[in-house]
Amino acid sequence: MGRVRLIDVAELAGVSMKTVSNVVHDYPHVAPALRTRVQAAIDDLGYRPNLTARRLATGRTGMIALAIPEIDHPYFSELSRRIAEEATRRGYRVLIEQTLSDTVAEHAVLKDREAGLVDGVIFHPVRMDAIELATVHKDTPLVLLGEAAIPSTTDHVMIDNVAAAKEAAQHLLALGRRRIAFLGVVDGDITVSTNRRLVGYQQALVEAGIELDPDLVLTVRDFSPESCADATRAALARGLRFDGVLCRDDKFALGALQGLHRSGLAVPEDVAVIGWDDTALASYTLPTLTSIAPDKPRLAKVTLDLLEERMNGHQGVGRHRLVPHSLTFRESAPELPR
Amino acid sequence: MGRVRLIDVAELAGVSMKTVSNVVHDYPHVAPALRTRVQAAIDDLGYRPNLTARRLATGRTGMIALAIPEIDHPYFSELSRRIAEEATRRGYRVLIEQTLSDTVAEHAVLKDREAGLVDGVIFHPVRMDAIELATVHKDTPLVLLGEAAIPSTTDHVMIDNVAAAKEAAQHLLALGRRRIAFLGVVDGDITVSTNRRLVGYQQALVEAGIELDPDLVLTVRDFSPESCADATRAALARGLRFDGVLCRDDKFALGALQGLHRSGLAVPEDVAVIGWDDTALASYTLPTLTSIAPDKPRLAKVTLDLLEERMNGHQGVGRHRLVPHSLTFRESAPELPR
DNA sequence: CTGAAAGCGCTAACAA
DNA sequence: TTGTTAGCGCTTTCAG
Repeated sequence: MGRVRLIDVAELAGVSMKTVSNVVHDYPHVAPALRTRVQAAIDDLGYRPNLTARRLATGRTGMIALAIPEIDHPYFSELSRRIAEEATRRGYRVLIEQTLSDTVAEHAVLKDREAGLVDGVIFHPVRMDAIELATVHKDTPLVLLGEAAIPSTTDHVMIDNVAAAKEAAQHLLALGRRRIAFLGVVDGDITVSTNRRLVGYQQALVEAGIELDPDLVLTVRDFSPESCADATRAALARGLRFDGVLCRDDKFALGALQGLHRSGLAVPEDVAVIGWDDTALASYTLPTLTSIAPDKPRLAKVTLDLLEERMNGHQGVGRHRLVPHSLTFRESAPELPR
Repeated sequence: MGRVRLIDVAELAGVSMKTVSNVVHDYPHVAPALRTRVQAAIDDLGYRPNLTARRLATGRTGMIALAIPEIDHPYFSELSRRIAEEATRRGYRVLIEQTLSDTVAEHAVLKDREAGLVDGVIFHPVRMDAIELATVHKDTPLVLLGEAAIPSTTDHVMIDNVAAAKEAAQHLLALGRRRIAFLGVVDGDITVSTNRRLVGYQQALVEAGIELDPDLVLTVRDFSPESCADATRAALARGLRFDGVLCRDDKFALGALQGLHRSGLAVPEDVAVIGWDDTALASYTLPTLTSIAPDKPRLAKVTLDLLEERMNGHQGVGRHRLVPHSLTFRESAPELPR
């Protein structure tokens, strides 16, 4: 424990606590002589201010909580990094909270866990919906991420999933593909995100005058690449044919690549593949993966902007921000020649 | 802000603060009548204890800091998850700190950043060495991870890198490979970890009576898979031949897989590949990747054990723990038939 | 420009 | 079993 306190420094330097505090905070109007004397005492004793005490006194903690489903999901770990960097830049520290998509854990995030611990919360819900979120009494500034819940009372940031999915599907169409699959819907657990993406996918097909084939929407056991590989092979094995796949995210796309390869199909020659999130994974694969790229730095910036305004007292209804996205072209669904 | 305080509840319920505190903490000896009355007041006012104040009073923060090079590196994000889970189980919350392998940031971790903020620190250094670490005055319990620095004064947890590298190389030998490369040494930036792994690799070869060929230790530009792919292709292009590669970590191995594939070589037929860290990446690749697997859950457990003992007042010299590792067999270097 | 003292909200020793 | 009260270490008016 930092045994040495402000008052110890004050006594050694023969000044009051206030003066020491002034020196610690680089308050300009301190007599140079005093300043050096105090500084010497500080160094001498190895004094470091107790942050907890400072917090109690100021009411500010300088920390924000980031609650995400999984720390080690590539998208969330990359997003966390961006948010942590942006927060650091603004003088905040980030407390990362893992909900594991658990309903209880998600409620806990908004309940007493953070009281007086952080100045604000960034929360990417999976289970809680808008209604639940709206009814929780929240006394800490909050910004929501993702598509799961968009209560009108709360600030919220996301990308336009419908538009992004549509653009991706249109790119596959532009590559001349006509039988385009969607991978996938997790059995018995369709999330809002998946749903939005599916809508965009269907819009693109319909607008292109292609009849929807429900069989082309593949179902998978769970969120693992393995189950996506299995689903892909099984679909192929039962005679389903397609020449393009839009995947729910990059992990699903990796599964698709594995499944296609093991079924003897070539990517992108036989089947073009598009992933989602543009995580580092996309450059690690063979072939490399074309992927929908949310603008993560911008996402981090906009989120922190909103949160900081709230922390500075901004009141009013929830604000809703759409962050840009793009398509990062790689080998699995190359850019059109132009 | 949680405007309502303990004393507000006490007044409303017509009891003392102590009684309210007892109820909040589920202290058993409280008259049932009082308990319900107090609980009603708590619910009524929506009281939530201010954690910062509690901390100041108790001197315990219930938080530990985890300082790692990069949040979004697969190994560290997986390790973070394990540590966060283990910590949660023990009633701690984890503050994740990203150093980006920066010397200044690493020093900051041990300096004033954490004072009075966390009860303990878990730190995976990259730049700081044992000498530097030993000279920093640390007044917060600390456990070190990794191979970079092993000061005798501080608790420390790692796996036996030399032994692990040796076993991996021996597996390649058992597969009948004789020209085994090591990928790779980052140009101008050899880390201690890389060094230990290289030693183990060499020991295995020497013990097998194979002459060391310095050319087989490949140099790469940086830590990216891309540069590893390039290095692999370049080596092959200049006529270097090998039938096995031991990689510094899984990301390097992905680069090797890419480079080999693009050079027209088959894995594992032409070249067997082994990665390191056994991250999720290893099951995502084509072929899937055999990888050295540190026992991450155990690593988390042992680390928290040591840290908790320190936080509970354990004094004494640094303790040094070796955590088990194994080889997870996948396609890139299959298990021996038996 | 510097000092004195009143909190910040909660805990825990000590009383009752 | 419940109440009183003195801190925890720092910040911050308000005087001087």
